[in-house]
Amino acid sequence: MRQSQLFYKTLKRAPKDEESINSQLLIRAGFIYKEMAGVWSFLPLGLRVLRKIEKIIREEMEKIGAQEILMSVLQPRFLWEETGRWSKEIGKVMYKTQEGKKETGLGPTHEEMITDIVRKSIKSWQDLPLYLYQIQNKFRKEPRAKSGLLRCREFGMKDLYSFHSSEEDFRKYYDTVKKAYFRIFKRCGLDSILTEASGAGFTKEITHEFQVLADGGEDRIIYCPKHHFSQNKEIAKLKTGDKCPICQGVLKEEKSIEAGNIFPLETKFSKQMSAFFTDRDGKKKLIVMGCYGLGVSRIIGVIVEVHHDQFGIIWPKEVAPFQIHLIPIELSSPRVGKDSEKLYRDLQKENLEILYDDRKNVFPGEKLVEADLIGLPIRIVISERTLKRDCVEVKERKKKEVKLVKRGHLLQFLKSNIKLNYV
RNA sequence: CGGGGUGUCGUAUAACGGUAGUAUGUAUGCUUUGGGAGCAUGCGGCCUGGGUUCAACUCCCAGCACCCCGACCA
Repeated sequence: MRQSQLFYKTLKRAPKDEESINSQLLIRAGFIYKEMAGVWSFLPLGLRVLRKIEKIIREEMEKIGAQEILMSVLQPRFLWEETGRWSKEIGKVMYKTQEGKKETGLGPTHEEMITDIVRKSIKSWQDLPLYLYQIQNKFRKEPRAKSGLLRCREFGMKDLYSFHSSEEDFRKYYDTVKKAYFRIFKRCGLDSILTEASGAGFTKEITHEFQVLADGGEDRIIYCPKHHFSQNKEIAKLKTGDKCPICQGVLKEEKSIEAGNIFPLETKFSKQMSAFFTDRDGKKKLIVMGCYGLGVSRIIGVIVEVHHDQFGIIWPKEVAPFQIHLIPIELSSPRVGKDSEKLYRDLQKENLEILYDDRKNVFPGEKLVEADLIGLPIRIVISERTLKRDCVEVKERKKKEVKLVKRGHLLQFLKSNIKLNYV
């Protein structure tokens, strides 16, 4: 992508009302645009990140046998009356609308809808297990939207629902999803801590949250530094200084952000909504369910909260909008212009994603400062100075040192030293 | 939803009961190319409504918006 064509605009200063790190940097770097409190539009750079995260999620969902569907955002009141949630619990935060006598709401979650779909097609134990997920914007009337992408009224979510013929089968899959979630967060550059939390109206048992340590977070967890143990402070019986029940390590309390959560729904919804199957013993039984949420747009905010410095964002390579920022300096020099164009084409042939700062009449300082703000993993500078030595300069955003690399060795260098993901 | 705060060019800010200034941005020209470059000229603004007043961007009231704290958060 030629930067001269990219729709983006950086700001030297963040709007004064933005206090969270993620919103400040994402706005300043031109990734997102604020429509209103808790509602954001994604600009080209931001959307690329969103799509990268969705891609990771789809790959990991596929690995655990989940099939993608897309349910409607508009949901009818009568389904929500079956569970009594139309005006209780999460129904309270639903955006509702009315046409004549017909009432509908924008989906804040989809347990009712998925259970309705599944109960009509699942008849036999042979139809189970079944794993369905979707990636979709959810709507919730948050009493207090805040912290950039961390708490929104409209936000991207991946919600997975699993259906089983037995508790054991469900538990097995619950663990499978846990592992998949760890992989997803890791690929997003996040170290997540499996944390016990309250049943939140779904179950009397504990549920599990995937918490990421961050000062900008609104949750607090009591956790073992080796991650053997972690509890949301809401339910924690242990406290800072106590010993980890597993490894005896000293527990700590820290702020964190909930990036995902998984719930054993058991038969709560299948009971309320009459979702049965016929088991091999010929008896009609309730379907055992689990649901598993992941805040797709929130993850972007979390990544920025965790990966940044005073100059800007530091994208983990797998979610970066582009992998390489190619920056010619002294572009008015015919030699730099010609050689950088060629390098741009050569790198593209390698299926690398390049943001090529082909802007003329832009000073080096401005290009470099913007590059740090946008935060692509690899910066390659080509200039008269480097060309004199038949080199380009390679710098990783997360590192300080700058390496001069012979042009002929560049591809090899990128492959062996940086291990870029080819697209 | 309770409490607090803030609304001035796109962004960040200043001042003032009587002509609204600066920086940045942006446009044009010249000069310039390794950490948001220089000079010149131009563009661009007082959240909305009511009240007080000869006169309101300024004071008062209401509304709206945004931010912060709390409550809430499958």
